[in-house]
Amino acid sequence: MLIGEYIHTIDEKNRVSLPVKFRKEMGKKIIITPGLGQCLFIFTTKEWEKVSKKLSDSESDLSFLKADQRSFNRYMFGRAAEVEIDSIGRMLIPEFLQEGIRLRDKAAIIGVSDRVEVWNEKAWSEQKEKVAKEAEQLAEKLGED
Amino acid sequence: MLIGEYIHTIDEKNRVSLPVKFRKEMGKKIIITPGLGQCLFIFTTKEWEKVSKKLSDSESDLSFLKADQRSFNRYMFGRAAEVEIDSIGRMLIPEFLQEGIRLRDKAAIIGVSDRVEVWNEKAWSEQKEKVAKEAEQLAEKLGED
DNA sequence: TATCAGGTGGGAAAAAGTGGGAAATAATAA
DNA sequence: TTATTATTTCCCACTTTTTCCCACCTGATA
Repeated sequence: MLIGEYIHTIDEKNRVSLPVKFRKEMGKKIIITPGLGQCLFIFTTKEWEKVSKKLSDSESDLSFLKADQRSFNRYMFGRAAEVEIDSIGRMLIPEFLQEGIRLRDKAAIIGVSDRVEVWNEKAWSEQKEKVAKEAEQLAEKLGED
Repeated sequence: MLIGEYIHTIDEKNRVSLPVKFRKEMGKKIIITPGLGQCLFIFTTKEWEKVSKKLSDSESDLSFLKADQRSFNRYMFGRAAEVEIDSIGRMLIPEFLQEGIRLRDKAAIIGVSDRVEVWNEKAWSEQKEKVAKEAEQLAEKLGED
């Protein structure tokens, strides 16, 4: 289970340490894709197989119009990158993925159950603030069961 | 059954003693999450499994496609931490969890049946006062009948 | 007063994260 | 094709943070 928040540096060579707590579960090879919201998604190769299968399966109902689905898939697949974790636990984030989320200097690396998200540090703290209130209401709902 | 209130120090290394009375029931590994209200929740790994299952059950196959779900999962998982109790019964509270409840110096550690809560000492005493007044009014109301 | 249990503080060792040089590979120009 | 330059990869070393362990303090108890 991937949980928690870590702030790490992204260096001049586009490298970022994957938090130690995530390394075992993520393995040596990961898939980085543009995320939804101002972030990147990181999947294990296994998770990615599941996700990509679902996305490309035109039978599955993703409540998309066909055209939308196509362009969405283009977006996800076209910009997905397979990345090796180096010998001391860093991943290399392609520049074309950094641009989209204005990644530089400090990255927030978030465990979200079965995927990891990468945020621009500032964007992440704003996201948290924004969501805090409504999340609390949602959580209360969950607690009611 | 977890009951009682303890005031403990949070030291420079972000450590807080888990009251002896709670240790057996909580075990060696715990999950800390933001709570409802100005506090943190501490779950046993077992309790957390239940909670997280609930979350990821509602998480249908491609949950990340839905904005609400995304935000909520981010909030719950991203701000949770798995923590080991050290050899003399202390837990380490990540700074990103302290910030949210302005934890520093003194923490109130409260047993609440099947979970433990951590409060900023001051916030806790205010909370108590508030509840006490409400209880008084409630009692009065009850007496009126 | 001696003893014990629970809680607190801090030094030293280990681990995690960061930066950068050198080798290997790829790209470009002659 | 070869020489030169740029880019990427690999590895080493430094710094900071975390973890582990020991010692001390305080209050309760016999």
